Amino acid sequence: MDYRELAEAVGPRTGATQEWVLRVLREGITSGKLKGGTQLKQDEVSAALTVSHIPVREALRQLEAQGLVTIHPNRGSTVTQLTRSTLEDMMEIRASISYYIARRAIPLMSQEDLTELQQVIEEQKKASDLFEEERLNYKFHEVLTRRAKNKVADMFIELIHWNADRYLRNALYSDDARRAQSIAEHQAILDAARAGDAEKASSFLHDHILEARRYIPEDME
Amino acid sequence: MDYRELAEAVGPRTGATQEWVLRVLREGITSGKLKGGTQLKQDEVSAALTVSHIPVREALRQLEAQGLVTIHPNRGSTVTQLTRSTLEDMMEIRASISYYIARRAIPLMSQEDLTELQQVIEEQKKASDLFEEERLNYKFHEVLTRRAKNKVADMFIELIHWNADRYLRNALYSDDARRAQSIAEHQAILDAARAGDAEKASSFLHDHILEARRYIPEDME
DNA sequence: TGTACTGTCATGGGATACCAAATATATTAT
DNA sequence: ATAATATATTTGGTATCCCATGACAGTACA
Repeated sequence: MDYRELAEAVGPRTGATQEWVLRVLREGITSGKLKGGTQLKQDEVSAALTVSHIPVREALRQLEAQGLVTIHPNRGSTVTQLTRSTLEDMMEIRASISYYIARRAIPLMSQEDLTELQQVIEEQKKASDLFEEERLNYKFHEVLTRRAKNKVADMFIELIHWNADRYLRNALYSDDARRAQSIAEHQAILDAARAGDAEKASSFLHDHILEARRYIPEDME
Repeated sequence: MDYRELAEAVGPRTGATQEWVLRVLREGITSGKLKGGTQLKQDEVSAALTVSHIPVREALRQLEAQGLVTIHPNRGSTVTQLTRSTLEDMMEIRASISYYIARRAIPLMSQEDLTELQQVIEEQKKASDLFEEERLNYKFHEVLTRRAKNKVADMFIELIHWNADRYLRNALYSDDARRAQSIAEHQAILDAARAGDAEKASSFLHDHILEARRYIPEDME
């Protein structure tokens, strides 16, 4: 793998070196360019990025704490390979957290929030690119739960986003029927929120997220 | 702070140095011996533990990823000082996750599980030490959600345990009335589980966890 | 034929020494 | 008194060396 290519996508090295290495590797992993199981040799990475092995090790340790990298003691690091079971676990937790956060946020939503949600849906109908769709999907959930102002929830959702979505992108957004269904579900959630039925909207959101479990790639361990 | 004292409590240095340093610092933080806001100077730690600054830095980065340490770029690390608001956020997420996990686990519980839960409650009635009570409380929740077999949930719950409980220990377990109430709530949860009402038991558990919000120390920022 | 031992090699893990950058504090000049 | 400047402290990073570990290949031996 050409780490320099990844580095360019992330941008110039600014601030702490370790932070930069972290961003480069995380970008590589979450984008899918570094696939699960890929060996991440310290010397290779440090040579390609022209840094010493120290900040590389620190970045790897942090990525391990975030689940993105698995460190086998004395045998090096690999990009974490999720199992189907773990992926299912993640979707259930994501659904649970999102439900509760939406349950709190929706009663606090303004008219502008609702309008913004509708705009996101309209953009989704026109989206063409895989990553653009994912971004809009994430945006929808962000607006929906914004008013809850729960930083811990945001962190957990972000963690799951980093870990899980690289496995789901293709399955979720490449099939037109699935795309249409997903947008329809978003619309149903928004309609319920508009009607002031926070319980119904949150419940829809919960089920909507759990739907993803049915689209986990077949060829997973 | 005497880091050597902490090190002895953790045990001898086995395996990777970095891993050992991590355990020492985490033990110090979660136990409350290293209080929020305490400066963790790299040289001090490495000198006290007779290791170089390399594994110390790695341990600090991991602790940062877990929320226990806050790194101020170029200005060092401190033990994370939670705000009241963040602590409340954590309890809500803990309640949400526990609810869903219990909802799944309870229908799968065996007779032995239920007996074990009752035993934990009986032990709680006799517990005298602060840490013993906390351990039993954690044990109760562990048995209750064990059958759900959701590793991601376990990790998140453990993360919150590490971050939040050092602030709650005194408030939750030092007051006798509060203790009795907590045990009674555990009994109510178990009774509902025994009666086969997973929904009721999970709902009780949810509210039981949220109760902790009322016992957050007054003197928090 | 198969098993156990041995040596080599790639890689990770860690120590040491040194330097650069950033921040806080003290000092000096006006 | 205040702005500018020096100084000390600490972190962040590099280079280099060395040891430990696990994988693997080959070899001896039963």
